[in-house]
Amino acid sequence: MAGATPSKRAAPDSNTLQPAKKTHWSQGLLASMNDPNLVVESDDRIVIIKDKYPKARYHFLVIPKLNFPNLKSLKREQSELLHYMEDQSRLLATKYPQVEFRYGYHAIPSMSQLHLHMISQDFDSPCLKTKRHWNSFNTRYFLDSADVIRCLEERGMVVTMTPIAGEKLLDQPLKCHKCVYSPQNMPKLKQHLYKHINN
DNA sequence: GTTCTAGAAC
DNA sequence: GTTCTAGAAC
Repeated sequence: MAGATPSKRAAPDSNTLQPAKKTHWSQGLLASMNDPNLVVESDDRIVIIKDKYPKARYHFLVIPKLNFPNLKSLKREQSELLHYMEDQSRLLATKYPQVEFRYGYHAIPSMSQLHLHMISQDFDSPCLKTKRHWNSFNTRYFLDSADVIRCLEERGMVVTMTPIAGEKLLDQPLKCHKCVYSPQNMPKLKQHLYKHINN
């Protein structure tokens, strides 16, 4: 057959560029780590970024450059890294001398990549909307950095909780982190929180 | 993790 | 009738 060459076979249309493969939302921190609009500090070991949806006036994430998916992937040898992450976030906090921060990890994080939350205790933010948001920072679901490090050093691994136990904490009734007030819903809590803020 | 929105709660 | 929460998202 004249002209019938094997190479003539159904080539993909080279004018139709395939859209870049979508990454799952849970991998979003990988993109954020390289977003100049979010990165506030960076060295050879860690990146500190602004949380894309801050749940308080100041809300940063400290992420190691080496890939650790979560707390479970840590061994005793990583305790030094966790110390470093907390130290660097406390150093950043000195830029905000009037601001109270907490430093810690979500027990069952939604996003991959180990990340330390550094969050101001005003919880004044339009992105703070749901009971889950609140409880993730204001129940035992929020693991203080110091406790995580201690566990890693003493037991050689970070012991958190089961997903079921985590869900139970996130579903707890709302309770103010500064007083006994237990609001009926999120709008009432957000209104109440202003009483504890000294501008 | 967020967005969207149905229907529960008020 | 409006406010608010909670579950689906191919």
